[in-house]
Amino acid sequence: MTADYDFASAEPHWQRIWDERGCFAVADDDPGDTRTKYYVLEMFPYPSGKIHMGHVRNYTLGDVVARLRRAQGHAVLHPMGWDAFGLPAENAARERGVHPADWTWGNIAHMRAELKRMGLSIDWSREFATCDPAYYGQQQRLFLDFLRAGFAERRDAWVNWDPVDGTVLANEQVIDGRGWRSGAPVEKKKLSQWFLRITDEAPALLAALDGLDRWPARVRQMQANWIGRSEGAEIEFPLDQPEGAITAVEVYSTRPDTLFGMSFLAISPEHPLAAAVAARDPATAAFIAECRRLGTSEAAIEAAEKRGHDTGLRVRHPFLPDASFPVWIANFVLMEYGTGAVFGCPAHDQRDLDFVRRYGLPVVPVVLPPGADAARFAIDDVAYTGPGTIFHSDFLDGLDVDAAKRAAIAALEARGSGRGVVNWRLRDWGVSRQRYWGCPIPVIHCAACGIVPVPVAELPVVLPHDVDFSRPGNPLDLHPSWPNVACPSCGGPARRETDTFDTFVDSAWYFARFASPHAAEPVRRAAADRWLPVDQYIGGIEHAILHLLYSRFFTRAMRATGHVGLDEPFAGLFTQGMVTHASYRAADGGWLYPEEVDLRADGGAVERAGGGAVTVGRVEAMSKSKRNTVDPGAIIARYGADTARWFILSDNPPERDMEWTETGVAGAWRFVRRLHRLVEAIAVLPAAPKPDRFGAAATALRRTTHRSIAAVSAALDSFAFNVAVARIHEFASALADAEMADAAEPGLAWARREAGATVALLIGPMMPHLAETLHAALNPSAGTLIAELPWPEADPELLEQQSVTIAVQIMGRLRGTVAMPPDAPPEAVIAAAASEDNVARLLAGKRIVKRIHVPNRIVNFVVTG
RNA sequence: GCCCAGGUGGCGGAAUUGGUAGACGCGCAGGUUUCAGGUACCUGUGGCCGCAAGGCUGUGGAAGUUCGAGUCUUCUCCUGGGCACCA
Repeated sequence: MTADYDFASAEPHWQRIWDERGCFAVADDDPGDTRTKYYVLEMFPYPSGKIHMGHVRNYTLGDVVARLRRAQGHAVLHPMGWDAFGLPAENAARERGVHPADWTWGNIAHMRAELKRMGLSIDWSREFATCDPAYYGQQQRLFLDFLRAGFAERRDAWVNWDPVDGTVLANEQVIDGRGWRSGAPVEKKKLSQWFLRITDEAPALLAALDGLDRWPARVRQMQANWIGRSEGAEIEFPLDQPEGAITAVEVYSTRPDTLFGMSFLAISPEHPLAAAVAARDPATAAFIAECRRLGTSEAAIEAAEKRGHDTGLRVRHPFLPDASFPVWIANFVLMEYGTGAVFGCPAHDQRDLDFVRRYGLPVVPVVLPPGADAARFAIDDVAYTGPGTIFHSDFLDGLDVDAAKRAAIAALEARGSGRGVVNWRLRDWGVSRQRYWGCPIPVIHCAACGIVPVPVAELPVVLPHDVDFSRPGNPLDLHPSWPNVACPSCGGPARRETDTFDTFVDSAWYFARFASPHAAEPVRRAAADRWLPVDQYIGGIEHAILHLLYSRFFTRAMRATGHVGLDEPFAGLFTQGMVTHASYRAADGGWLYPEEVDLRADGGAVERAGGGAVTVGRVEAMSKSKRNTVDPGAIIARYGADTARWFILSDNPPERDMEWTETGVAGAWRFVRRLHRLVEAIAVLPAAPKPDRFGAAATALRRTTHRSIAAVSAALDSFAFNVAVARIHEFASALADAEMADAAEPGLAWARREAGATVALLIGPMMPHLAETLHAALNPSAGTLIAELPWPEADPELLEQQSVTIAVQIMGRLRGTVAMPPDAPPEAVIAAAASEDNVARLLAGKRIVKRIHVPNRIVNFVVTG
């Protein structure tokens, strides 16, 4: 009888050994290392205070990949760092009087210790935090390069202003008209801001998605939708009477084929023409004010409500010299998209139709659906947007929709009143934030010289430590001395930029910094060339658009400025599911933590303290507000890191949401002990040279061993970690069977030692500590580590089957099975199948019209009568 | 509204990509061990009929292709996610 596996002493022991031996360290650039590189990266954490189960899942998945690739002979880069700037640190400062830096560094220290207890194969010598001047100073340098190369610019722009956080938000950070973090309705404000010109890269970013064949299709789809390419025409509509300096309205349309169906022109309330009319017309001004008051969020709620205001202006039609159309201001026209103006063709656009039904404007159908009667076709309440033949449209008559688009664009271009254009939904990336805890934007504003970049020699621009959070607003702006500097250009008094970068800038290049984390430049080129791209990136689907798109853009800008030599940062992407848990409510409606609840066998639950009634709620993503969280630290203390890792991997496929259950972890812990006991029993067997002869049980075990190698390798290679776990369970059952077999059988002891050594190697990526413990037990004096041993190879001879089970069907229904040698001649297989007892009984009196034989799989008799 | 995923036992999920559906785990039932057990081990476990042999049925639903469909085709229902006055 052996003692239970003592993970509490084994896990720290192996972690120390790995650390002492430097098992996971790699060089930035070592020409002597001829191994193929493999860069595994999990999205780095925000140091919020404690790690949560989502982190545990993320880093477990990455560690399996890293350890597997290392064993398979790759030089593996597997780093860790901290996405350490951000608003929660400032909130902590305002709410609790802790300095953001102290709060952040304290959290990092705590979370680093927690992560280390997981036994991850990380090269900790590469660790950095984005709030360290050593990192953000290099980011400032990158920005100056981008500025020089034209990737960054400052301009006035309508911005999304979050009134609660008191800062600007990128379009990507506005969700349903509300700030992504505060949830407050976003306001429109015009401010001078720094922008990164991501729209210049829109065509390249879209085109390159096709090459990302190791990305999930849906992430590529989401990015493509976000970039939002559309083809159409820009059309100029001259005003009948000029409005001040404005003589025409420019419109973007994807449907120039429907120009003859126009009944009005609509402009956005923010359009310059609207402002010009409002300057002289109070009714127009009132309508614009009302639109602004309703704001984005109200507009979202009342999405169906189309409102308009007739300006009294009229425009001329490019193809109808005698006709003119009214110009309306309409609340559904967005200034941000296209030109901020549309021509309304109500017959073939639902919004336009809703609008004219409200305001009584005409509806002229110009696309005739296939098979419809031109004399009787009419539009009712539903616009027709499908294919068809153009009619009522002069020179476009008879063309189909696509041909008419081309013809209309050609005619517009010929007349000089329009042209074909490609439009993008993607906006430039506003990166200015009115915050303290972020990377200072390294420029200086000089009254005489304008915007002056901080000289590289003066970088980093370091955040001042002595800031005052007692007043609202940006503490940098309020700082008594920090903003005041001499202009680097003229030496006169000047003022620092007090905005800091959006934290998405910090995470848009950190993967490149990991290649040479201590370099005196942003990225050392040789190191970047050695390690980039990231071969396998792993993280949550919530970053499918923002972070991944920004990183792709940054990589292109870094290439253009000579920092890296590639376009795409992430060759492979894996998006993991969330960790969920049932939620519990006490009788008074308050949420309860899982450890406050006792589950009963009938599925009900009671409060552990007092036995009060508990309602078991939905299984949903772990969140503090629902209290359905499980603390990884407590789980690791109770069961060990390997058990937690094993459960996370075994429950379900990693891309899906997994449910954390107490019974599941307990089951994983049971298996850990079972495997430990099985291998301990093997470790006491005498070691002996490989025998010449193996008995039946020994041979069966050896076949299982080598089949397990093949099956587990295939499963791990394809991210089917739950299947790998299942195969190891089967392997363990075979180990238990061998324990019961006749010990005197030739070769059994050797086969069992082989099996034990193999199982230790196979669990290595998933349960690294247990693997080392088993390996050490089997090889007490070897001094080798699983972490340094190569991945096992399956012996092809032992993978060959001596016998295959052939399913026998009659009319496609299973009626029996027969065992045959592999690749037996078809006639022999069919004869054996036909004489199987049950099959023979059912075939009696029937005429066989066809015999189907699929080698090593199936025989099917097609019969009549 | 548009675009993605996904519907398989009581539960999580397997299924060599058209060839024995339900691997493996959880749960449950029966048993063995134990002073005891939130222990360990063994056996069983899709549903219906049957003592059994075996039969029928079964992968959200309907139709189709095929000797054979969880897998392919068409339609349809449901669930989850993303986007959305995008002209």
